[in-house]
Amino acid sequence: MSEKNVLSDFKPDGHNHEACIDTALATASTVCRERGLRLTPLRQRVLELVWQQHMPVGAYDLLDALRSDGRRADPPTVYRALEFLLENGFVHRIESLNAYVGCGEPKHAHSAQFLICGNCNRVAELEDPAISQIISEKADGLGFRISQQTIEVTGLCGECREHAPA
Amino acid sequence: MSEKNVLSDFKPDGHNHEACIDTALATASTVCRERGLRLTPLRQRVLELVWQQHMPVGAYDLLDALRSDGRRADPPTVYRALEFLLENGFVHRIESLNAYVGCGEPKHAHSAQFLICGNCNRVAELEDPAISQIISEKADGLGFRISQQTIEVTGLCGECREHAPA
DNA sequence: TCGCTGATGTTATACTATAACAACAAGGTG
DNA sequence: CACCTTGTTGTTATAGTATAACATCAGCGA
Ligand SMILES: [Zn+2]
Ligand SMILES: [Zn+2]
Ligand SMILES: [Zn+2]
Ligand SMILES: [Zn+2]
Repeated sequence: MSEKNVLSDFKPDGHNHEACIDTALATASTVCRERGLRLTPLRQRVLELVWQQHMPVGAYDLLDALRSDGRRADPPTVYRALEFLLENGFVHRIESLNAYVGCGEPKHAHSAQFLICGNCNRVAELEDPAISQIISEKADGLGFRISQQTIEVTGLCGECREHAPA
Repeated sequence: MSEKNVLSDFKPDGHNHEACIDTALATASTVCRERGLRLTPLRQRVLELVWQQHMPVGAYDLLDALRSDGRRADPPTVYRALEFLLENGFVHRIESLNAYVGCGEPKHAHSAQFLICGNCNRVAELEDPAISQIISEKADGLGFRISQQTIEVTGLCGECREHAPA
């Protein structure tokens, strides 16, 4: 099965995660330059912190991390950075967890679907037109005009299925 | 188009909403009797309050309403009632709003999809197997075992589209 | 240099949810 | 009836998430 619709699959332990972070930061830098956005040191650092792992991270965890940097930080500091990163597609918010995760494809706006492992907390991001379209069709049938889709699926990733069979 | 998959469509102003509330309470009563659950006065009242309108209501709004009843109430009062109602399928939680809405079909467990009007705040509840299934298929293709789907679509309902064209 | 704009600093507060233990009510058992 | 068990509710305190409002600062162009 083609994985063209998977923006970010579940990443195995031991993959080259430094490369994930570097790519995310480089892409953000490029996109900001192209769009005339200011990727300030604070915003870049928050983005880097969000990308520390392939799992959603809470705003107050980010706050603690900023403070560990030695930086003075309070809630608006992190929420404003997140607002910028969300608006410009560098991170997504996971509504069901009140948490934030790096976007695997920030170069174009998209409607994503998330698979969230309840055991290891890792997240996969899909951008599957078939899912979006069938929802759009059903909404159209009711006269509803969609502006945003929130699709978050909880369960067990393949790796956790094997190690924690039910 | 058949509406078999619509558990609760957008309700027009002026419909017989007393009947909606009465039906919801009667159904809850029946289901609780069948299952040996205790629909206490508090739980019944919270369910009735959730059903006051066809839109999601926040826990603290319910709390205020309980206090307006003259009842002494604190957060655990309403959260415990909501926990009971959620566990037994009488209400759903809308993650993207931190709010709760009455379920249109509590007699059997189901995975619902919600359409939420950003203008009038009314909600429609779907139970569309085609949506659930395509998500399940995609998840299967990645080795993911689903335990729960959160599908919340924001936009404009038909009525609001007409009155607030964009 | 001045003044504008956007970003960040800072303080305070609002909103959402749960932990922990006490009191109470209903139903079964002796 | 006295007693116990279980589940529900009362009560106090606190945890967790997010934003309002105003001050300050840095960069940039007039
Ligand atoms: Zn990685
Ligand atoms: Zn996992
Ligand atoms: Zn109604
Ligand atoms: Zn509407």
